[in-house]
Amino acid sequence: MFSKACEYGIKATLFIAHRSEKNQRVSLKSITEAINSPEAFTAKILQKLARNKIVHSSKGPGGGFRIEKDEIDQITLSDIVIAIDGDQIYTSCGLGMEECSEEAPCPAHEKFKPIKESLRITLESTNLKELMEDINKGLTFLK
Amino acid sequence: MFSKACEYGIKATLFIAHRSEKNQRVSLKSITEAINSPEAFTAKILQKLARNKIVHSSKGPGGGFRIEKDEIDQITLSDIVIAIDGDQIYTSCGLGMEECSEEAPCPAHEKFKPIKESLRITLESTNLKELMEDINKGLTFLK
DNA sequence: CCAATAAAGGACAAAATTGTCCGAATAATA
DNA sequence: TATTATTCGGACAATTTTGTCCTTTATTGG
Repeated sequence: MFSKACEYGIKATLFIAHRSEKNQRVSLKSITEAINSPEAFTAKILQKLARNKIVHSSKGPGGGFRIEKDEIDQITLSDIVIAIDGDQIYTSCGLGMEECSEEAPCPAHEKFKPIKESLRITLESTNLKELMEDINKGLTFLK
Repeated sequence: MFSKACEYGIKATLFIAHRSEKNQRVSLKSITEAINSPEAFTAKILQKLARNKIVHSSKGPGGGFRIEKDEIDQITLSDIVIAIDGDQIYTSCGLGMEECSEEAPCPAHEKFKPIKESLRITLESTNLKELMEDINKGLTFLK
């Protein structure tokens, strides 16, 4: 469904949010340990998220990543996916046709439409806070 | 959503079904022209579909691909996707976690579940025949 | 049997994605 | 100011996916 980059990005963001709520910055290393991801690759993804202002980074000793506390319930899965993979997940044709549109649809267009729509709604309506709560309760896991 | 291989596979199968209904075999070349796909790559995909008995192939002059007429309404999008990409689209974790399960789910597990389920239902309940009908009516397009 | 036609399939090539390495930039602190 | 910790970012490498080429195999018809 998503690229590896996106998967790591979502998990990393969740972990950062989790710690940010306790006013802690997190280092790249602690992120990759928490989510079990390759370090340098994860660094690239975090750079992208930082450029998109989803996470905030600071260099130097004691530095690392964090998310503004009051943004944790504002950031959605959709924000992360779009920052990393772009919006093709919403816009691209299910059968890969360049010119697929309502006027000249691919054979599966109407079949895929409700699925893509419910995916969009789910991603846009799911924020970091609610996902974090289940992590805090030990109901869900990052690795 | 799907791999390129899968996208070509679905379109190729639809085109073959379309012609098979008129009792015509179709050559690789005519398929790639109809669906606008790379010839040799499409050949590999058709080989896979043939090994999975979704299409039937014959060599030599007048040869080509066809689908049994009475199977056109039995073959589903799910059959094609599974033949080409396997069943990971149903089974794999949305966040790429190896050990994601009901007992130890990833943070997005419950969010993705209904989407994956509706995708499964859609793919399993959509057969070639109904998709072909819209192609025949000029309502949908293969390229 | 021979020639022509078409798919099968192995080997290779290109492109995209994923992943690594390492020096530069930046910030804290002693 | 020197040292250390940390992200940034460029260059590269490995892997996977996509795509190509060419020989072999099978089938048909003359």
